[in-house]
Amino acid sequence: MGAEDYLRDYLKQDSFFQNKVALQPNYHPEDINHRENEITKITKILAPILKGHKPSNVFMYGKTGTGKTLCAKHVIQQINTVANENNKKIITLYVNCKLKRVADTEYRLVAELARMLGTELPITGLPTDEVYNVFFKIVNIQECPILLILDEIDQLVKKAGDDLIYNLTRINGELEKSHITLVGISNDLSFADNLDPRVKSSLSEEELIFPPYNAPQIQDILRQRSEKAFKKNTVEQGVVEKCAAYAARDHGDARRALELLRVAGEIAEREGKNSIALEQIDEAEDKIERDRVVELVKNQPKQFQACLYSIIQIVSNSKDEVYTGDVYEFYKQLCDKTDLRPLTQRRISDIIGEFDMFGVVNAKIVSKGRYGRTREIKIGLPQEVKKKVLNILNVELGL
DNA sequence: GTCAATTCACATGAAAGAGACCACGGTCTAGTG
DNA sequence: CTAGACCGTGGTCTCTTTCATGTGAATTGACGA
Repeated sequence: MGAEDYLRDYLKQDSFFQNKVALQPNYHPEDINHRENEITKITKILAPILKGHKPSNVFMYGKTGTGKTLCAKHVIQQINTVANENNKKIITLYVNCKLKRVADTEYRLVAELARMLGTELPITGLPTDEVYNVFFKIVNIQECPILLILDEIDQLVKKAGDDLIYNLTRINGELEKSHITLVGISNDLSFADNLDPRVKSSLSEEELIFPPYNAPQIQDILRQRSEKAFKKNTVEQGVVEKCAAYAARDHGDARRALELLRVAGEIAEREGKNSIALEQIDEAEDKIERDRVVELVKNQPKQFQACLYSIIQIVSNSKDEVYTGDVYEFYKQLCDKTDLRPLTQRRISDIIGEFDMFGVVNAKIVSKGRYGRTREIKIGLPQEVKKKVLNILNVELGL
């Protein structure tokens, strides 16, 4: 079939989607399934803010895709609505601390907050306490309660240390006409354990745990969304169930389930099918994984790519176990060939660790007794993806 | 044979350096009236 | 006289290096049965 024909057919075929947004992660449905308890709790905790009192700080835990952000945003929205109705001034600030180059350091976070309140601040160059001062001043001018939601706060604290939270809570002591309430959201359940006790007690005056969704719950959510997203009769029997089962299998991640459904829809549409069938879900799962890895690898710096290339080559060449030392040797030779300045083994060790985190590689620490202690490295990718990655690396490294 | 000490090959941590980016204030220069 | 170009200083941020310390079990070697 020629390209032209394809385009003609494509135009004739009507889309499955009537409102694709409903499947996107930032979509905000009016009613949120299976989180009624959490929402009422948060609402009750934060309600005093409407009367101008300072509510307790809240800390919310839960794995990815358990609806933390959604609930938080939902409650803020309601508070804002009620506040507007009654002519109360409340400022709500939502920041995602994971966003690179926006709010992933102390300086950036505070600067970003100040910016949200309407100051201009340089990206860098000022001393951090200067930025605090600016923020402090502008908060003082507002003369109203401020609700500060820090999403993925664990990322921030891991990088910037916990005195940042301490500083933020401390501000309250010096404010007269306004106060700041912190709402922390974390994916990491053990996050609070390594916190300074002082910080911990002030941050988590109230704690809320978001349990993972189970399969039936995810099904409900998927149904609710897919009714909005797809036209009638485009989703075959069992599709929703299967998506839900996949997502429930690894820690009840609703976001993943929605993505799976969306991508399955896109694939079915592209293939010119009449409806979304079970097999598209498998294809979607592969595609998501493949895209994720390919994107990741492409965006890595040269050194990381060289390291990954070394790992893949050496793992493919030798069938038995591969250790950090072997990778480093290969890597050094590779650097020689490609005119890359070789990094120290210390650094490579960290890089391997990062690839492990990304799930591209499985690096398990093993002790071989007298023969030392090292990482046993395997590749955590399906054959087909591995080949693709290798191709990319060949191009990127100019081999 | 048993048991603690040794030893290997890194892992893991902490600190500090290099180099990119940026703001700010001061100095110099050239253009203007 | 003044706007703009051009420093030097001091700050952040990321990626690395350097130095130091930690670690778990195979191996070793002393010891006693």
